[in-house]
Amino acid sequence: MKRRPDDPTPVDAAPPLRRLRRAELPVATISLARYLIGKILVREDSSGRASGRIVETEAYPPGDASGHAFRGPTPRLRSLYLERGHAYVYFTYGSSYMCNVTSEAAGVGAGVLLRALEPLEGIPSMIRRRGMSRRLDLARGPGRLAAAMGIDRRCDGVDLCAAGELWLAAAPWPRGAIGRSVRIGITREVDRPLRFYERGNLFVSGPRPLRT
DNA sequence: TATGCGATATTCT
DNA sequence: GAATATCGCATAG
Repeated sequence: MKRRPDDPTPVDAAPPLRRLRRAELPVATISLARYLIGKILVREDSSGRASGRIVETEAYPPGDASGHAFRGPTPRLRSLYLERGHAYVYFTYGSSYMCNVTSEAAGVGAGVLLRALEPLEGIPSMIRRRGMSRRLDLARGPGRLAAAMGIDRRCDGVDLCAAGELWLAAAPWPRGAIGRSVRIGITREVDRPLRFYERGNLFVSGPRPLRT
């Protein structure tokens, strides 16, 4: 299957999905953030399957002052310290869940924030969960992504490389060029270019200059 | 299109 | 009591 990054039309037939094995995931946080662009996030629950293509990520590597684990482990951060390929989900701003993919070795608190998806399957259920139907905005931004996929604290700690309610799949078609920028919405280490996205993809969040 | 602001829950100081 | 890896609405241009 071939597809342009700026094509907003729905994909007719769901592409076959192959689950990613942990061994395929880069260990290093920044490598993983780049690697995940173009891969698929799959959600399966009682309402069926929803999936989306990852088009934007941010790396929060070990020692980064804006990373949650910077001040050491706390109970809430437990899953952030899991072996790579697990979900770290937390709630913030009184309104939004954030979904991260853990990175590095077990015992190291680091991860990759999933910031935006290009919706593929289960779009009606995403619309239902989001309470709006503009396809471009369904999963554009980390809080929206979690809402569209029905991700909440119950997903915290889930193994994304195993069959279950939430998992990762290989890219169904070649991705476009990857862009790189500073991260969005942080107050420390603001100059590190640790945000990655598919260039020109209309489902990427952030101001225009950060999408080209 | 761009910017500003309030809402709201949880965690850590 | 402060801060927060945000969102959606309001208002202005």
